[in-house]
Amino acid sequence: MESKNLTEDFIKHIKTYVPGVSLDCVIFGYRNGVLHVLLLKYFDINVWALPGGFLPNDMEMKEAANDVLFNRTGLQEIFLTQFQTFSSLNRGWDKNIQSRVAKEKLQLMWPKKHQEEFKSWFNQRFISTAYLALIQVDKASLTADDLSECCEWKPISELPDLVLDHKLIIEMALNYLKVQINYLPIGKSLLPYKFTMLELQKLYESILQKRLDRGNFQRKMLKLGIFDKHEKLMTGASNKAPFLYSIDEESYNNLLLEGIGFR
Amino acid sequence: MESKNLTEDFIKHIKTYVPGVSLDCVIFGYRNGVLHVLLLKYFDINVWALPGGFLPNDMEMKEAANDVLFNRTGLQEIFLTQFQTFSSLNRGWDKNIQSRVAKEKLQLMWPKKHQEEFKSWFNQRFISTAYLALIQVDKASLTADDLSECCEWKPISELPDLVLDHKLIIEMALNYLKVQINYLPIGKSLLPYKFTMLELQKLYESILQKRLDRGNFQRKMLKLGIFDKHEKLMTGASNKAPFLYSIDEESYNNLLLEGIGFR
DNA sequence: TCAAAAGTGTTTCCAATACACCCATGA
DNA sequence: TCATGGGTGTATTGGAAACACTTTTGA
Repeated sequence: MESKNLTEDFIKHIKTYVPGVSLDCVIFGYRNGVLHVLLLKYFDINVWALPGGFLPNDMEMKEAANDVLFNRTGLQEIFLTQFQTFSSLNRGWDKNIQSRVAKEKLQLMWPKKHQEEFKSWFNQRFISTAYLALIQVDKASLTADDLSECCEWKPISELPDLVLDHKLIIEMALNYLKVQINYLPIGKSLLPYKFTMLELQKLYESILQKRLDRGNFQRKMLKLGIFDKHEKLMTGASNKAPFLYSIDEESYNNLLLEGIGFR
Repeated sequence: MESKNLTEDFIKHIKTYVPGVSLDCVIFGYRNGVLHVLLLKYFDINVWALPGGFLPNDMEMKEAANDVLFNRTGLQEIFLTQFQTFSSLNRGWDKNIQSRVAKEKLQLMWPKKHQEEFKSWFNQRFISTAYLALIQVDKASLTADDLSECCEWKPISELPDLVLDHKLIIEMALNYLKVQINYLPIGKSLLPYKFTMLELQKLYESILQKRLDRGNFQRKMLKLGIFDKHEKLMTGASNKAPFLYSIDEESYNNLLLEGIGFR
């Protein structure tokens, strides 16, 4: 799906994809204290979609998800996990107005001579497995795919109109994140290498959707013994400067097996 | 898949199933203090499989899983949840000896005139979504499907040879059960209506794979406030008779939303 | 010297754990 | 009356939570 002329290329290789199967990636990033999700905007219309793709016949699904992630962000070896499969009869392109408009737009982009292929492919019932990825926003260099005008971070509290059931997929991903918070590499994946304890706390708060006590958070985290302490961060503000910390890979991974145990 | 002559019927309706998509049900039951899983044995050979099926074009996947559950056990309105989707390139019928033998057996059962349909169907790459169900063993009346000789409970510690990646699927289901124990209706679904605290404790122990303290378990459970106390169970043994308890539906459901909080 | 935020201390409460003790049951 | 297992009591420990106090920073 990555050539300049996607449609020709896709149609040429249409037989190399598993029919009726797709995958969607909910890629979370954390910026300005707010959780964001990476979305693509279709050409000319104000309808957005999750990055995703189809499954090549000879490829593992997780590998295909990894490719999507790499093509949109340039990042590799990122935390990525399957979290749910969406197969509802109501998720098709004709089930809501945003999807119908997007489908018409896509169809216009398709070469005249391949309209039949378009129809038979997009009228299939699709079973889509959704993946969750956690990345550091400042490391990603975003690239739209050939169906899309642009690729942007959108705060989870202000989602635009989305195709298909992508809104539901994002909601499910958020819930998964919340429930699994103690078993996912939240801090390591979403924050830059060095960060302050307050930044980490804000991240937890934005996922758990509740306030945490500053003092208790700091003590609890530091007692986990997974942090390396660095220099202070001098912001120029007229208050005590916080220390920067980074996460020690090895002890963090060991701890994740048991669960970090934050409630 | 439930007619007397499955193959004819299935072939007749082959166009009504989503190609390349299947579902498997890991149905857990608890008997004699041991967790069991429901398995089907193919005709004439000692190879077993999870109950499963294909997805009718016009049916929700969960509904299809419900049908599988109903057809094998006669039970309806059972706890049932999707937990993972299996799509590996290595899960096909030709990837291990048990599966190859089972496939040959199935092919022999197929009518001569439909061999081509058999091949094109079973040589597809299948994406299978796995469901977890929890049932009360004594309420189920087991029925084999048309591919199988019998349908039996097998203790999870002594699994027979299984087709495809069904062993992996069961392992993943067990892990899901363990991790999610506080958010699944373990007691309500797996035990009979009335049970003793020791029985409940044994169930938890068999899932968590560790011993729990008798006194603490009893107190902790009763403090949850979800049990109705009934008469004592007179076993005839020469010791104090334990009380029987049942679970109050409403307060149990409320509690599950928060998590029962057993570690 | 002041406000603001970081860092640390203190107190209270409750869950988890370990283990002891008494009670009911039928042989 | 005895062995066996059920039910309950108790002491200890440690984490969670609430909040107070001290320190650092730049205006």
